[in-house]
Amino acid sequence: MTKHTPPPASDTVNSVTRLGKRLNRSFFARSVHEVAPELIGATMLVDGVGGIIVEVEAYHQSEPAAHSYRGPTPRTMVMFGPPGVAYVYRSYGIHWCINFVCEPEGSAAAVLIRALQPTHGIPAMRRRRGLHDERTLCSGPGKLTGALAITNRHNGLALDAPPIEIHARREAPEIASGPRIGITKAVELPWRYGLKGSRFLSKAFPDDKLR
DNA sequence: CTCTTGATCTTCT
DNA sequence: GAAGATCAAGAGC
Repeated sequence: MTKHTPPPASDTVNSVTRLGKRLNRSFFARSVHEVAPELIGATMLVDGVGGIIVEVEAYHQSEPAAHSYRGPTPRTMVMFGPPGVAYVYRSYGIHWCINFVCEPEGSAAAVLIRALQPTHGIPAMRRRRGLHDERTLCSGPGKLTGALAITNRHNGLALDAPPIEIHARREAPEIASGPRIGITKAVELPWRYGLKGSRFLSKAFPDDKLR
């Protein structure tokens, strides 16, 4: 009965199998500006497949880059409900993107998950995405939903119940921040956060010399 | 390496 | 009709 499953190969983090405690709804029922940077280093799994969150962006109802800015629509409805659920939307008619809904009900805000460092179920992710090196498997909001098979059927699902698991980080990492990517409104707000020096980002941070 | 373009769904003007 | 919280492939340097 002593069946040993070897830990998954990981190149920079060597204790990826030791996850922190599950994050529950109360974690998300706070300001997006607190939650977003705290998600860096957390592990996100869908049906056991996923990795370490290395890049996120905060969006809030009060600023025009947010989908919730103009009030509820069929698409953005879940952001106007209770926190701790997924908001999944179709991007450019092609991709899906996933957000974590935050703040007490009544304030529509969410954190866009932009990149993961793959740790769990890497073969499944490669299969879903075609042949890709580990570095680019989840290095963008539309890429990681492909790798984790996230679609609109995950819209509104609780983040603390199957098939989704979010595990807290065990130590606070160094965080980089800067302007959000791919938007044309409220470009001055530095609400993008990332794991400093990570090779798995969608794009390097301005002041973070990589390589 | 950078730049351009096609793919094509939802919302807004 | 146009724009958009994107990506991959191809051209050019």
